Amino acid sequence: MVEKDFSEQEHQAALNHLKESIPTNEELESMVNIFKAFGDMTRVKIILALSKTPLSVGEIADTLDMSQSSISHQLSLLRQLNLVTSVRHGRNIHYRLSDQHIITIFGQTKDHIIEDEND
Amino acid sequence: MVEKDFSEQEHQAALNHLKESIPTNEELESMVNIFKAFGDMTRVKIILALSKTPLSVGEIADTLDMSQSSISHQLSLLRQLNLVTSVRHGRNIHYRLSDQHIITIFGQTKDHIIEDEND
DNA sequence: ATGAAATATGAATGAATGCTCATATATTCA
DNA sequence: TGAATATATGAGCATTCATTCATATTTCAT
Repeated sequence: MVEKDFSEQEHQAALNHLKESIPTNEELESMVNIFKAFGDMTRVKIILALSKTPLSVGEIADTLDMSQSSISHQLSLLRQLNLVTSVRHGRNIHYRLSDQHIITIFGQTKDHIIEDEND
Repeated sequence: MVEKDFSEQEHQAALNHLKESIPTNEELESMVNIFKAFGDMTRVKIILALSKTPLSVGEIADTLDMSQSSISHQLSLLRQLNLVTSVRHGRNIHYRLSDQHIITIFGQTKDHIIEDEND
């Protein structure tokens, strides 16, 4: 094929710089890790619960009908990723979302799904 | 504890309706599945590549220095989730992002990370 | 100090997942 | 039709991951 239409030329141009335009693993790692965190039903539910009000580990476990240990493990992961923060209040530890971006991302994703279902 | 300050009252109120406010597994499943898809380095790179221009399987494999088979498997998954669409062009199959929401979500997530690093 | 309550943590286990290899399917071209 | 190219797919394997169980740590109340 010798002749190329306009969009084909654009494609070639994009293709030439494509390899360099892809960020490195290091650059992408934090993003991927956050998405990994969101890619689990339990963690999504924890985040949704925390979007309503700060909660102790036990309150989350009760709300989700799951074991204290399991919730604690997941919270530890979410804390490592700076998705939640914790403050001790007496014997309890209050967890809260560390920033509202998280809920925005969830909302955006919901939008994608809804738009998709309308096709 | 008999007396509660205002925020404590709010907490109790939120706690009462919390269990019912958490969506069911079925309602959350598509969101979780999309995040699972985003939670893998290879798939994120595929999506970022496709955000520049539609690409064939081979072009993606070359760009990411990965096997044809691996990329094809991942594209199959992304297609099942309606994140990409494919059109055959001769012997090639052109993949493209199915909707621009995806990139918005990536951007929002990047924002979260950047905000986070500034603390 | 001691016991009880809340949370954290390490090891073990079963399930999910990503890649590879071999092979199948589809399309073009001679 | 038959060879070559592009893509898809199934099985196998190694790794990752979520939960559980047992136990450690921290704090409060007596």
